[in-house]
Amino acid sequence: MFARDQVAGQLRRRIECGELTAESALPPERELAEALGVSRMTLRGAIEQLANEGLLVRQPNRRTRVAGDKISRSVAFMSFSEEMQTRGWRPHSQIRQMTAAVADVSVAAQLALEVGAKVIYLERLRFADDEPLALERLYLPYARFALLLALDLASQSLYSIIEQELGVRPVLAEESVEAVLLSAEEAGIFSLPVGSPALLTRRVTYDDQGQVIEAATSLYRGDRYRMTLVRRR
Amino acid sequence: MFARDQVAGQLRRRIECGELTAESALPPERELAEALGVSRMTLRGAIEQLANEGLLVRQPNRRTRVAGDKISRSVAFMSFSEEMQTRGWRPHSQIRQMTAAVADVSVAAQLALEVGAKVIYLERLRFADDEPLALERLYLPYARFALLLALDLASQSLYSIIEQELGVRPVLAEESVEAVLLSAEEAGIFSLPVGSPALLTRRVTYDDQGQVIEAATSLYRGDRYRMTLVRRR
DNA sequence: CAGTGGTCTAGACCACTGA
DNA sequence: CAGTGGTCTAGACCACTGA
Repeated sequence: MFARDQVAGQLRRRIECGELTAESALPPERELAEALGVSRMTLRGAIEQLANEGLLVRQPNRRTRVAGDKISRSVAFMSFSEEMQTRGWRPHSQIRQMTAAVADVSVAAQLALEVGAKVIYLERLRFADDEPLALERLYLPYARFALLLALDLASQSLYSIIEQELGVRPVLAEESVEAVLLSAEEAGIFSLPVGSPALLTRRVTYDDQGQVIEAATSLYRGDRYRMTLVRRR
Repeated sequence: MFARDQVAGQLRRRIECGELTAESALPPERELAEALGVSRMTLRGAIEQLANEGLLVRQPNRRTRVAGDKISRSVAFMSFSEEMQTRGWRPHSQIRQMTAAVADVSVAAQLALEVGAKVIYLERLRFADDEPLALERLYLPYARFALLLALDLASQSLYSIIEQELGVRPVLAEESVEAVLLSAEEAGIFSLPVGSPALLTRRVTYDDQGQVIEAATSLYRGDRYRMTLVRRR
């Protein structure tokens, strides 16, 4: 465990339990670093983490403050199940594959694991009102989520399962979106012509501790799906 | 100007001009820092910037490598010009059309105007380093933005113009993203094969008063552009 | 084993704010 | 003016990879 994460965790707890209240200022960095027994640079790393999470607000030449209650919902992030339900569609899933596997270089990098570490591989075809809408492939760290292999994921939301069973809550996702064409195999799965347009999203999801939960790609058919966002600045 | 940004800029240029080619490894951090005349920590700050931009790929105990060729992009909501500049690409525009026009049902609804109200129609081909990357079509209310018709939009950012000239600041955008195929005409504009994949975004942008600034669609070529987001909840 | 990126330290100077 | 966060330095040790 790194000092930076320990310090961030400590500050996070003191904010959540109300010891550091909303809008209150943190002590000066030099004082706080000494009190916590770390260098100022390390403390600043922890503060940056919490600022990125939206818990702290920094201003040059001013003390860093605890953020207000305003939820800065830059881009709301939902599970497939939640998204379909808000759109008024019935979601369900067909599990195409679910196995223990071994992380290659790319998966390991995304999950912050070592190459060769055990992972869970899950491939699901996701339906909206009985029409296949997306092909999802995801990897999770085996050590933390092994229990999923024994559960029924066809009807339940993955996120609600890991929250209920493990108390793990996804709070942040880094996502990229690009346009691609369906390969022959993918086209067959959707019963669409080869070369149909599709949205490919790649996502890495984190819990409130900054731990990676999953690395996932989702391939959405282009003729039925449109992603929507609200962006602020 | 900070040393970190200067170093990041230098590396960015060396990547762009091909001196550091795709998939090639950077020199060891200790060597590179000395060659650039900065401390290793400062160099690492620059490397982190470029990694966040998607230009570099880091792996523990391995040399940092130059990423593949897709332009990947950052968080919140930026103008095309801003986005390209943070990526280290020179943005410019070719104005294909700019006229006063009349709002049809769809445009009127998006701009919160009446059908038949006067609007400005602007069609721009947007370049990153002299390569056409996106075809943008946008509508603005004529009453508020008539002065744009007299200005040079080829080299300046639309957002910076309306902020400087009118004090209007875009702060929120509702956006949708879908995957489409290029039509014959569009493919010709990008010099790509007909049927190439593309990202089509539709955007309505608001100022801090909640007034609509623009309704826009942008067609990004799928082979060179990837949208990235950070989502929270 | 030497090489590598990841982390951390204990300082330093800077620009800016506000009394 | 003292206080503050932002940046930077020149080291250090660590865990890990691969020869």
